[in-house]
Amino acid sequence: MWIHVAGRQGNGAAPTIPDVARLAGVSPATAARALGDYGAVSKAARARVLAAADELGYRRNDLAAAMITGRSNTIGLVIADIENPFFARAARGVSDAARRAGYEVVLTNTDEDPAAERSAVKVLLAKRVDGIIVAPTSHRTDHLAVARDIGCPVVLLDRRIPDLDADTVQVDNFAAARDVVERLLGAGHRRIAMVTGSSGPADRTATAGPDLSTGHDRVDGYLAALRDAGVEEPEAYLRTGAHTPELAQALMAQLVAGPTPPTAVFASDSRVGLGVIKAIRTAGLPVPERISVVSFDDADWTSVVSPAISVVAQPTHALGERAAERLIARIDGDEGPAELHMLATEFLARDSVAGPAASG
Amino acid sequence: MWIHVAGRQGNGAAPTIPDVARLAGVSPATAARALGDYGAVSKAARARVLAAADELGYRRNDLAAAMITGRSNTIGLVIADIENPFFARAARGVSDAARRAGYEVVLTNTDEDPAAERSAVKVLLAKRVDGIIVAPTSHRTDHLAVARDIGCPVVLLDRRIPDLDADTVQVDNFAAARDVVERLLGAGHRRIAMVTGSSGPADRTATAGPDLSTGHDRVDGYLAALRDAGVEEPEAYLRTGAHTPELAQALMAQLVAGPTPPTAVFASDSRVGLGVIKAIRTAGLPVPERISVVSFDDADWTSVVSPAISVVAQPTHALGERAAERLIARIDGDEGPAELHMLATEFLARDSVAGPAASG
DNA sequence: TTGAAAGCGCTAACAA
DNA sequence: TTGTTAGCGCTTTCAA
Repeated sequence: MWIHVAGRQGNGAAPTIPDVARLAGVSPATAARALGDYGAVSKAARARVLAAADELGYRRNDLAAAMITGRSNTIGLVIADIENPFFARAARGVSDAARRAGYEVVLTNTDEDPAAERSAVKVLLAKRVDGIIVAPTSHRTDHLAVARDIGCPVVLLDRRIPDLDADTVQVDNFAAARDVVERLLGAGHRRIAMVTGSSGPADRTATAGPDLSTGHDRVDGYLAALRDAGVEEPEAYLRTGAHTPELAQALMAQLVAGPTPPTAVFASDSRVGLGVIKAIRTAGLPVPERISVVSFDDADWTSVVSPAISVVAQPTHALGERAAERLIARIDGDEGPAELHMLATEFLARDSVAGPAASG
Repeated sequence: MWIHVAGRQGNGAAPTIPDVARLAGVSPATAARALGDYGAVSKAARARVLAAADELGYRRNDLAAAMITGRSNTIGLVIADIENPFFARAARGVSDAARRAGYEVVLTNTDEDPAAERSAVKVLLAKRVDGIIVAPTSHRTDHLAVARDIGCPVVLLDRRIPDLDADTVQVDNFAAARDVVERLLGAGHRRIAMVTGSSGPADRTATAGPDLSTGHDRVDGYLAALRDAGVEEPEAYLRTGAHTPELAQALMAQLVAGPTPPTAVFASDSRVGLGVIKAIRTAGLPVPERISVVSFDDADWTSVVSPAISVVAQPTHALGERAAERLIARIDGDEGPAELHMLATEFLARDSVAGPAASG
């Protein structure tokens, strides 16, 4: 529905290379070379072409160029939810690195819905993006394999997929989670809860529910630390399925209402942490005197609540940047084996961890 | 750099309409009609074409189609910062409404940099997006006027530009700010501070600095309420230029350290609010006993700090949706005069407002 | 309902 | 250094 308001040149159509060439008195090919900044053009010709283009208000049609070259200078970014601060910041990293390298970013939300993800990838492929970065929502990967097979590189962000041979950028979730629990154990805690949005080990054989590496690795790290410390029934205080802050709050409320409540709790991400804190507030438990709290992700609020919450900070912006850099390397022809990039996390000790209460 | 791994059809090229047509035993035109779902095709032909396409793994080239039709089914979204929760949620609204109508969204960050905004618009125009939604970063609008003049509709999000005749979607910032201050006045406050990232009335004639409607309207609403209440020197407690939470914190720290500190403070957005709260914490002032606090924007943290902060909530997702809907209406040919859509805000009364301290 | 043929605006051999 | 020519993959007249 281009309405083509009369431009400076008086006719109703957008000026094209032949138009510019005509005004500049050169052939379309020369004009194209000057405008596209390729091939060889004399200084004089270039100047006249540029002047003509300016006068006409010429605007190059990237679509036509992309059709020929097979390159759109665009990368697709498929993430679960731009409203999650983690993904927002990662998207920012992708965007910054992409811009730096001359690429644009097309963003798509999936809401953790595998069908939406498949559809998004299809659309991006049809748009001929040069590559795709995806935070996968399930282990079904045919659509990603297809993309890769037709020559559109794929990089995985934040989540691994064992069956897909693709570059992956994430943190060492297992080690980070184990480290958190070891710190809590070191402070004397034995009844350490974990609240997470992912499914637990028991659910992994079930057909339902996503089964993503990030959540699992964190749970596995938690359990490993407990087992290594000789804690009996390590899964006793594990609560899974906290897909929203509200669910996390409900699970945490049950936990603290039990006969032998936990003396420490580990939230698998900042949205879960929000629910956990609300439940603790509602129960009126002082932090860290009665319960210690650690959360994954250094969200805004963790440093303004009192006491400030100790967290595992991810290099979120850098994760996005790295993913974009890997993808661009692939686009530029890197044919090496798939790489797994594990970036370092940092434990930010604030005021929410102490020893268990004497009564604990 | 398409690597064209051998597909099912054995040769190295992506299948095209002629390929599908050949396998289906029809002409390219018929295949195109079946695949593109236009024109008239017999049921039998359509079935054979679809089967052939499926067998070949045909994937339509949207670029080629867009070049012909002049429609890319893509809209451009140009915002200041996707990491700002306000814009993240608004982007989500745009994205949801766009998807619903069959459009994709290309997202660009400007970091409040007018040059980045101009460049972003140029790129989007070259990509032949069907329309652009922008949260403008300055009052210079030639690039937006150009877009509109060549038939690419523009909708403004969150910020008005007086000189640009374009649909605008925002809240009534003036009324919302005035309402906040009236509530504080009603509670008995007279020394009401405002901390904002925007420039103040005195700076508006200066050449430096952005001059955006949203920030201004909030400041003007604040001042109007104070004047109407007969407060002398209404600008005495206004602090501008808080472009980051850190700057906001510093400004607030000065404010509370003064000889006659404010008994209430209004933060112009949630990032400013974060800094304000930190300064109040550092100064050891109890909220709301010694100082009442209200912030614009219902960010996560405002409900988990204690006391919970009263806020002006914007219908952020709806703002994005409305902007997308207006844009799509324009794309679909709506030629009516530019519309200004003001959505309603909601004051969420929580626990951070009380009367001024007896000592105040 | 179908097919043949003419482009969309641009790039890329190839020749001059 | 420049121009000529042939497409990229698709949509869209126009005839059949």
